Amino acid sequence: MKKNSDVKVLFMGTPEFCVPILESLIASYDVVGVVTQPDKEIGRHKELKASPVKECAIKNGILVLQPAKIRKDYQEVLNRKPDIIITCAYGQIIPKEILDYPKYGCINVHASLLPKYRGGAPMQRAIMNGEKETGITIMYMDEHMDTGNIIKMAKVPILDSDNLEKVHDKLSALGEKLLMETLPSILDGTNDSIAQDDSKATFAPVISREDEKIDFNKKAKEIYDHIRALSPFPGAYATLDGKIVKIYNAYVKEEFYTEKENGEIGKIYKDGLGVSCKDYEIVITDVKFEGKKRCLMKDYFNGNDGNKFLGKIFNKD
RNA sequence: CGCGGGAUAGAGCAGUCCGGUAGCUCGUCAGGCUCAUAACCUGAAGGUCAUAGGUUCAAAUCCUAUUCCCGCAA
Repeated sequence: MKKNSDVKVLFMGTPEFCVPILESLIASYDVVGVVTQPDKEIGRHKELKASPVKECAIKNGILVLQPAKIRKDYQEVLNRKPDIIITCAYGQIIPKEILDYPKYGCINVHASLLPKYRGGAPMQRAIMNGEKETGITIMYMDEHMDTGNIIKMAKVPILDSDNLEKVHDKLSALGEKLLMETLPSILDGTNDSIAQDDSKATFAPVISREDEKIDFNKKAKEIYDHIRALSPFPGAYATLDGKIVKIYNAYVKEEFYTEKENGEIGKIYKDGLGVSCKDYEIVITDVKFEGKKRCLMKDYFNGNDGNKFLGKIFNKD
């Protein structure tokens, strides 16, 4: 692709998801700055951790801005004199002062088929709800969250076997591709954009700690969707004997035990723990016990007696 | 120095309290049985017991320090 160094692009984003976009922008345009969330204290020792986008920008020698509140600290962004601003999973609402500045506007790459799943966790919420497809929306930004006019959309299927990681990788690649294909038409003004139908809007709030907990009173398929929507990060969890067990994979088995309580481990399979829920049984196959590494139940049974789990009940303490 | 758990063969674990030949289950490889197999039988390979010191005739095990991993909290 030809380098279009006449166009000054400013990029705003934070997680791994949008790094491919930044890399492609750097390859084809004049990226005059990158805005990302401030370094966060993360992990056990409260070490400052830079966002993936920041690391990518530094590697490419691009100026990085990390305002704590861009609503107030927007002047530096304007000082870069961008012709267009591209955002993707940045994590803060962009103030009007910035939105009005670039002559080609502010473009957002969002990981859902808008107006569905507006908000911070569109991929997770889509999988969690058992959606069969999702996609990428390229849109103009306005002052509200994910409400601006739509420029372009592309769909991808969500397979029954997909987890968050798979969907994330698909959409990350698709977002990069779709943006790079669409950007020329945005710059020369040959694209159309259409308003969203707000009556069809749904919301995808960020995942809270409580959202990560598994409710065994739900149907097996719902629990399966919940587990894969959070796998491998942050991981759905349940408690057993007062300790946290993270669950990364499972499958539905169409067995029904009337005498079992919801959440009770009623059967030990070769590859997992059979747990009763509202309708069928869900077999948990891939876990991480507190203090241990993630491992398949199949492997866990090599060194531990699976029968010790029989009759135990999840979330009972 | 926020709190707690952990590190032993490719994987999952036992052995550590009470120091004395490195074990189990699975996987891998070779052979056998079988119409056949993810089943069964026989055999083999595979370990500086996280790292560095210390105590001891002798350390996976006891003492000290360090590194890395995991859960919580932020």
